[in-house]
Amino acid sequence: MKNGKYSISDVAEMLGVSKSTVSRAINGNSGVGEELRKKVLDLVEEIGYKPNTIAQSLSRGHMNIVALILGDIRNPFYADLTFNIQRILNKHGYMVMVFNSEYDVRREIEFLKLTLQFNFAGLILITAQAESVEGMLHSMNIPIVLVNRILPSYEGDSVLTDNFRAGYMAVMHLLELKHKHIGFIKGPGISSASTQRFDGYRQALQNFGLPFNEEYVFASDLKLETGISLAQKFVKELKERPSAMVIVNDMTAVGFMDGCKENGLRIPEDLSIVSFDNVDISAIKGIELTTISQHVDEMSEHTARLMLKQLKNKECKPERVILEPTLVVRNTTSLYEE
Amino acid sequence: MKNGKYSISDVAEMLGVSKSTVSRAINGNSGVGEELRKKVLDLVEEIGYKPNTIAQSLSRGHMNIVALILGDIRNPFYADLTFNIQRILNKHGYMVMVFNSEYDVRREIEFLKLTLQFNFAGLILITAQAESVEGMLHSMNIPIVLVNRILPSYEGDSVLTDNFRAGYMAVMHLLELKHKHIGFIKGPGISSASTQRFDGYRQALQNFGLPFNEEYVFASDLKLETGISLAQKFVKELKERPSAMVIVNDMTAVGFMDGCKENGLRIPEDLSIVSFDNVDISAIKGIELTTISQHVDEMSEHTARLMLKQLKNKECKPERVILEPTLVVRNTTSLYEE
DNA sequence: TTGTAGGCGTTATCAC
DNA sequence: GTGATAACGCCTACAA
Repeated sequence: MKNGKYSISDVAEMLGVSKSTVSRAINGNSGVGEELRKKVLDLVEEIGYKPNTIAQSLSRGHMNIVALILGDIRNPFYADLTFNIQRILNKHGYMVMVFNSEYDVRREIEFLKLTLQFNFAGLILITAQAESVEGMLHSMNIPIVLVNRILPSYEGDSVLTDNFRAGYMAVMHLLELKHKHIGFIKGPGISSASTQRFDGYRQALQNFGLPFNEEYVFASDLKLETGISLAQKFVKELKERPSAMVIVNDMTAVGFMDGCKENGLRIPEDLSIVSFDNVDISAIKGIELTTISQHVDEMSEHTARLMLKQLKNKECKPERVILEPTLVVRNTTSLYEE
Repeated sequence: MKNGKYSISDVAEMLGVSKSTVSRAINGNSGVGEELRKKVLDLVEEIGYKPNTIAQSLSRGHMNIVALILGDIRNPFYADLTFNIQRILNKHGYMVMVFNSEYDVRREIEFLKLTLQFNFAGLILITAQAESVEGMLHSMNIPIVLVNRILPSYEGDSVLTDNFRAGYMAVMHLLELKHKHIGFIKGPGISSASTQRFDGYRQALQNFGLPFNEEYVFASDLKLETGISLAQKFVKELKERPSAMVIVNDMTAVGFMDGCKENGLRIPEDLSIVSFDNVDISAIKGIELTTISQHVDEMSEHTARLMLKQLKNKECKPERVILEPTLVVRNTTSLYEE
C-alpha cells in the first residue's frame, strides 16, 4: 500500500491468499470458493480497495473509455446528445471522453490518433465528413458508431436522421406558403448533415421548378454569433433578398433573426425562416422557430445502444438506424404575399 | 507488433538497440548520442510509432487526463467553461474528462472515487458544495482547482466570481428602479454559487430595509424547462406577486419569462427580472435579459492556468482568484410604478 | 479450489 | 552513451 491506496497485493497479503484469488473474487470470475470470495469482498469493502484502472487496462488491452468526437460542445444539440450518451454509457461502466474538433479535419485526425494511442474501448463520431478519415476508421479495429455521418461504403453501425429529407421538407413547407425565392445557410463544409440538408433543399427547388441562386447561399459554423454577422451581410449586401431562408441549425437561425431584426427586418412578415434541430430554446416566446426536429433523445439512445452492443460482442452484424425528421411549425414562417 | 500497432520493443529490435535507448530518445531525455537519437526518431516517424499511453501511465503512476466535474454540460455556462478549459489543457498535452453530477452529491462522490481509481492527473470541480467532500479532497493528493466553490477552510487553488456581491448587485439595481418586493429563484442546494447569490440578495434586502418573503423564494435546477414550470406556480399560486425577481441563472430566467408571458404577464412592465451568467443567448432580441456577467473567458483561463501550474510543480503556493461580476442592463428591468 | 508465473508496454535504476 | 533488469498493478493460463 502506497499513496494511501491499497493494491491487490495488499489485499492478498492481508488475507493470506494469492493475488489471483483476489482478482477472481472481485471480478466475479469462477474458481473461488463461496466462503473465501465473501471474505475477500468483505475486506475489500471494509478497506475501500478499488482496482487500479490503468493496470487493469494495460492488462486487458484497452481502457473502458469511449471517445466521442464532435464539432463543438457549446452547440446545444451536441450537448444534449453528449449528456444522454454519457449517462447511458456511465451506467454500464464506461466513461466518455469528449473531443471538440471545431469542424477541423486535421484536429479530428489528431483525435483519432489519440484514440488509438490511449487504447480507448470505442469511438463515436458525430456529424462530420467521413471520407477523409475512412481509411483510418477501417484500420482502427475497435467498436465505432457513426452519428449523422453519411459514408455509403461504410459498413459499420450508424444512426442518422434522414437529413436529405429534412432539407426537402423545409422547402416543401415554404412552398406551401407560396414562397418562390428561398435561400440557404449551410454548416461547415466538413459536416455531412449540413451537406445532406443542402442537397435536399436543392433537389426540392429543382423538383418544383424554383430558381436556385448562388447569392442566396451562405455558410455558418453553427454558432449564434455567426448567425448575427451573416444577417448583416444578408441585409446590407444583397440587392434583392429571398422571401425565405432555410438555416442549417437553430443557433445560427436565432442569431440570424437577431441580426435581421436589428436591421429592421420583421420575421416572419418580411422573411420566413426554417431551421433544424428543435433545440429547447427554439420554443421560447420571442424566438418560436419553425424548425425540423432531429429527435435527439432517440438518437442518443440508439447510439449508446449500438456502442454497448459492439462493446459486448465484437462480432455482430452492423445496423443502420435511420430516424425520420419532423417539422415543427411555429412562428417564423408565414404565407408569402406579393 | 500486434494489432497493427508497434511497441517500443519493435522499434528497439528494428534498430538493434535497447528499449531504454528508444525510450530516452523519444522522451527527449539525456543519455543518447545525437546521431542515434536522430536514427530512432526517424524510424519512429516513418513507421508512425506512438507510445502506448496506458503503459506510460502505469509506469508514471498517473494518466495525463484531468477530470472535470460539473453539474450539467447542457447548461451553456458550463459548456463555455468546459470548451475553453479543454482547449487550453489539450494544447498542453492533457485530456479532459467531463462528469455531469446532475447536482447530486452522491454522484459527485462516485466521480471523485473514479478520479482516484483512474489515477487522473488532476481534478477541476465546478460550482457545487465542497463541505460534503472536503475530507476526500484533502486526501486525494493530486492537483485540484475549485471553480465557484466556496470553502473557507480550503487552502488550495480556486477561482471564483464574487457571487455574494453579484446577488447584492442584482438587488441594488432593482432598488434603483424603486422595486420593493423582490423574489428569488435559487439553484440546487448543492451549488455554492447559488447559495452565495442568495445570501447577497438577503443581505441587500436587510441593509435597505426591504421585506423578505419566504413565499417569493423558489428553487430551480438551472434548466430552461424548470423555469417554465416555476412560472406556472408563480403566476397561479401566488396571491400577491413581487414586482421583481432575481433568478439564479440565465437559462432558468429564459424559461421563467416564457412561462410568465404564456400567462399574460408582461416583462418588464409587470415583472422585472435580473439573472446571472450573461450567456450568449441572453443578448438576443426577444430575450434581452438584464443579467450579471461571470466573465466566463477569464474564469476558464485562470482555471486552466492554475491546473497547469500545479501539474508542472506539485509544490507551489495556492492562489485564490476572485473575479468581479458585472451588471449588464438590458430590457427585462424597468422602473417600478405604483 | 487455489497458487505460481509470465505478460501487458513503459520508465527508471542500475551496471558496464 | 548504452543496455539489462526491475517495477508499475492487474489478469490469466497453467500447474498443483
